Amino acid sequence: MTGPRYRFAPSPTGFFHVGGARTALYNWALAKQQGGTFVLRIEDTDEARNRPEWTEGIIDALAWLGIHRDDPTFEGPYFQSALADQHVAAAQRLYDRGSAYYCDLTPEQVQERAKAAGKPGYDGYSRDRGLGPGPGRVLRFRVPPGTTVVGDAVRGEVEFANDTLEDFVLLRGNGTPMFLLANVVDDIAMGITHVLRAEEHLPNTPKQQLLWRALGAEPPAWAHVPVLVNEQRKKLSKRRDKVALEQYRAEGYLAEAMVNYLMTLGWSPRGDREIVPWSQIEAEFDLADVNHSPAFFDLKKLAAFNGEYIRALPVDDFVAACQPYLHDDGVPWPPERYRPAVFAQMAPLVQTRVVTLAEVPAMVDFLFQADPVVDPAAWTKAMGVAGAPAVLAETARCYATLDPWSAEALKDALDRIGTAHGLKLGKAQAPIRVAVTGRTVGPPLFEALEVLGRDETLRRLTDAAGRGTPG
RNA sequence: GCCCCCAUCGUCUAGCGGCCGAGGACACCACCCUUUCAAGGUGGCGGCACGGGUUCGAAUCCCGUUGGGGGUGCCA
Repeated sequence: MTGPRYRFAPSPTGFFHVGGARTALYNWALAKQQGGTFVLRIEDTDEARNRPEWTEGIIDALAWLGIHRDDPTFEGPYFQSALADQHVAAAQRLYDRGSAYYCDLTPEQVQERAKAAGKPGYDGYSRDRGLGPGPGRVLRFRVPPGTTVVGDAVRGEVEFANDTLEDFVLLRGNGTPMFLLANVVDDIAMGITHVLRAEEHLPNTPKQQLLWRALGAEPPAWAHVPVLVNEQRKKLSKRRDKVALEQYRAEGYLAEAMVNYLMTLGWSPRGDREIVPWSQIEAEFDLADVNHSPAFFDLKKLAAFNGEYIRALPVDDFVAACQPYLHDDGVPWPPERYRPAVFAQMAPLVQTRVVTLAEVPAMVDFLFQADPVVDPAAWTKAMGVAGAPAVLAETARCYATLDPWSAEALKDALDRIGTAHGLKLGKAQAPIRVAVTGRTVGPPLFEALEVLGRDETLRRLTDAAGRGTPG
């Protein structure tokens, strides 16, 4: 096996974090670019948190991002739990060599000692007590004296004085392995050469590097990319922030837009463009160019990217992408009234007016509803204009015999009627729009009327005229 | 507290000692276009955290201050 081996090692939590998505993408871009391998490993050490369907969710989310398991670059998924024996065996080896020792202090006792000593963390109490294994005893790593230098592809060399690294736990009191150990054993077993992850892992790195060496392996190349933060500049959290990739997907963010946006958080392509195809990102991405400070995950900018991507879609693709949103259970019209041809005609006009696909139904709902849902405020506003009721009535009469029934003719006719009442087209169209669509804003009116048809248009205009003016 | 990381417009960034009187994008504002709303076009607002060095020359290098962030579990 030649070529670098990158890995993405999420723990299954029930949803896919956007920060994880970015990390996965970075790993993927590099693996592809360098003819290497992208290893997916599910870190299911903490059995209580693990559910099988969550793994499917991870694979699904990755596929949506363009990281497909059937791509030759992709390897896995592996499961950390499957290597549990190796974790314990490695711990045993460390113990046999004197690189680890058992300790019978409970977490409470450790805390008490720390408090008494005025220094936080474990104080190495059992280092030389020569304890053997036993129930409730944890196995701790014996951190050697000296300094550990972590070579990081984005930060350079980071030094840690070993005496600031406490003797961390390898095996819990019940004998199960901890993250730090399992993670390293797996990486060694899988021949990982490059560990690229979020910055929150940087403080773990000297410990893991020590473990690699203690286990007789040469540490990988490390890279720690800055975390994504919210408007408060805090790490994105599940509780306060919208972090589930699945949610963005459901709201109609395009995968390409999400991928492009995520890749440009902390990194930028050459030149003054940021909307660039994946092929270019894959070719140009370089860890040396990744920013060192946390990046704000800006919904507004994501939305802007998404709008760009939606508008760039060929109309047919746009129509296809809209389908799930037009046939959803929550659609605001009786499903049997939906007309694909009507939507297809309106599609190009809708395309420039939405930022996410989820906004599409609300743009065209009036075309498929039995009656428009009239917004009272909109009605009052449009009909309150002097001459509006008259324009509405006259337009209804005029449209009854209009020939041909085309957007152009509809517009010209209304323009004439409006002018007769001293109203410019912008004002004159308002009452018609509210009467037919229920709102003051929406896709271009005359095009909508054309596809709605004469009968339905007249029915709605007459209904509205009968409703009278706002009191 | 201790360890580590970081610091260019509100935000994402370009910049890697002279090309910077700091460029682009999002957001915001104005105007144009216009059947509403968008889209599009044009223009505008707005920044090198601060203080010391180094240098002929610093946004770029060094130190300090301040300010942010991450970590500090028998979580991952």
